[in-house]
Amino acid sequence: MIVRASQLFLPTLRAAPADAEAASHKLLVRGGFIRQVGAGLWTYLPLGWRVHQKVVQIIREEMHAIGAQEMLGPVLTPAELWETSGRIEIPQVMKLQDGSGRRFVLPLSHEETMTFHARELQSYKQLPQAWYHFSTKERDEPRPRGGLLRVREFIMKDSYSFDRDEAGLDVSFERHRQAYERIFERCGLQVYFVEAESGIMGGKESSGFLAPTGSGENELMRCENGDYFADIEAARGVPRAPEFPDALSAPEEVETPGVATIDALAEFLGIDPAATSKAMPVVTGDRLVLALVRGDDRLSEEKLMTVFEASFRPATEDEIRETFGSGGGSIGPVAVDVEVIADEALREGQFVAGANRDGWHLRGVEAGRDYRPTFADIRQAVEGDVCPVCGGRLVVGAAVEVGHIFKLGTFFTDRFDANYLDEDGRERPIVMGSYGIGPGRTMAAIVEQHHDEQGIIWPRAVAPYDVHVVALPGVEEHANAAASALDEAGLEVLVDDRDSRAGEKFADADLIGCPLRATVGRKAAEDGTVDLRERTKGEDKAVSVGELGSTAREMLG
RNA sequence: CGGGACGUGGCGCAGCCUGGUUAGCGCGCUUGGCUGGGGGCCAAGAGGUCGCGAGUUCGAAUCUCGCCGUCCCGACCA
Repeated sequence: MIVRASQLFLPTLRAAPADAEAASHKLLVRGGFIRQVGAGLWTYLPLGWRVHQKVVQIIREEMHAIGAQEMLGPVLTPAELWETSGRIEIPQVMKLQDGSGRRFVLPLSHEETMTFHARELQSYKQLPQAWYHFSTKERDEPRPRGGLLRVREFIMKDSYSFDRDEAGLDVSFERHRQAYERIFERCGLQVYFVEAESGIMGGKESSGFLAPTGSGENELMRCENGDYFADIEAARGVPRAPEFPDALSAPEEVETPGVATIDALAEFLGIDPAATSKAMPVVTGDRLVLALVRGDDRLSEEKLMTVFEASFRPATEDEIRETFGSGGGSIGPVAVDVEVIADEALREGQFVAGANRDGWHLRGVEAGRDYRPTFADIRQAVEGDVCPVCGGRLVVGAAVEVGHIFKLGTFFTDRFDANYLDEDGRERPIVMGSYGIGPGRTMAAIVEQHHDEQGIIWPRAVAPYDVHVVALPGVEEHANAAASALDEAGLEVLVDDRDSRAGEKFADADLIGCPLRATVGRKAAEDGTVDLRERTKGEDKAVSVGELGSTAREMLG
């Protein structure tokens, strides 16, 4: 296949958009791959769509390889489906009405639609099933950013598995995990499979594929020794040990006038902030719960939501006073009738805590002896924590979530009455998993990982073309001959036959980032050779037109 | 949703504070010429309801109010 740049809509730009931050945003716009239509709304131009479709095809092949069946659901769905699942309450859901007032939802994923169809699965003999589609998703993102990294509309490959039980789900889940690993591998994308926090929806297990990048929405926590990876929201870092003062046989009140913050408290008492505790009263449902973390830690809202399997809000000043008898800066877990969830870091040792008396604290407070908490990991991990696997140091870096897979269990099938009959004629709920991957985001992540100062360096599997032929003026016939030779060797060829200067063409070729460049110039007319160069290398290799096809194929590997 | 900024030919910007002829500049584009292996040069052109709507004024890109849009920080995030 040969495509001529003179006839292509390929608007390259010399300068990146002023507001672009991320490398992928700048380069994809400059290279003429994508253009913005509105906030978080993008058009894929011809080159960008080619790349997108290559990623799509890789995904399709790997889905096929695990026996998943491709289909296609609608982008307009009745609001009733979303009322059944309850997800209509999610703020990001896009809602609209038709001319006669019927209410619809533009799906952010298709669990409802697919579960709706799963009601036609009636017997254990029909299970397991795995269905998938590529379809447009809409999300009312409060703040799109970073080009394709975070958008309001995008194409997602989402698949759904339907099994008779948890054991079957485990198998489907593992198949998808492996398929995803192969997909990213084929795309040349480095990813880590990490635990993610499932949050409000209370899925049993939720895992993400994070691609480490220069900029991204997520934070990847990893051990310097390379044996632990996690999304920071779910990371189980071990905090450093505090320097405790001498232990006390019972808590002792100490007057702390005007001390409202942990730093002020630690300084006033002359102790390590890590030897204090921080009390955060929250309300979930109709319960008031005291969440307790170490003074130098931050509460992880996601982890706490997972503990509650529900969202929560901070308690109001009135609720605090009613329960604790003192203001927000002086409350603690001792001698008060309240449910306490304490972070694991508070299990051992004695800490300073609020005395539930304005202007006073308690020192020597010990969990188990002075109050009876439920322990849970509810602290936000931070860089410098100790690796839970090997004891090494944990570091944090930006990452893009390119895939997310869930064990949903019967969350949706219960609500939709999607049941089947087992061998004994008993009705059971279908057990479900869902698996999402964003080709556009994957494409952006590839650019984040594969570029230099000049432009993109596409891995061959996703490159818009295999070879970029730079045709210099006056040698049109030679350029055509070279392009034909490459085409006949089965390669995809982009010929820059525009009437531009050499420098401009080279700069565009570097920017666009095809893996091979063939320069056809004066030498072609003189001795019949073309200069081949890999995008990753700075050297030309003179090749005769006769050997062009085979040499190019070799260099592409 | 809270805070901040911006909106002027296709792109990037100046002009606005201190209202006043035909609203400028760079890139790109068109035509002609010189060039021709890393964004070259000369000349002549085309292209703008100054985001939208009200208002103030003899007069508004410029001042006031409202709306819309976009971006940044935060909150949020199946």
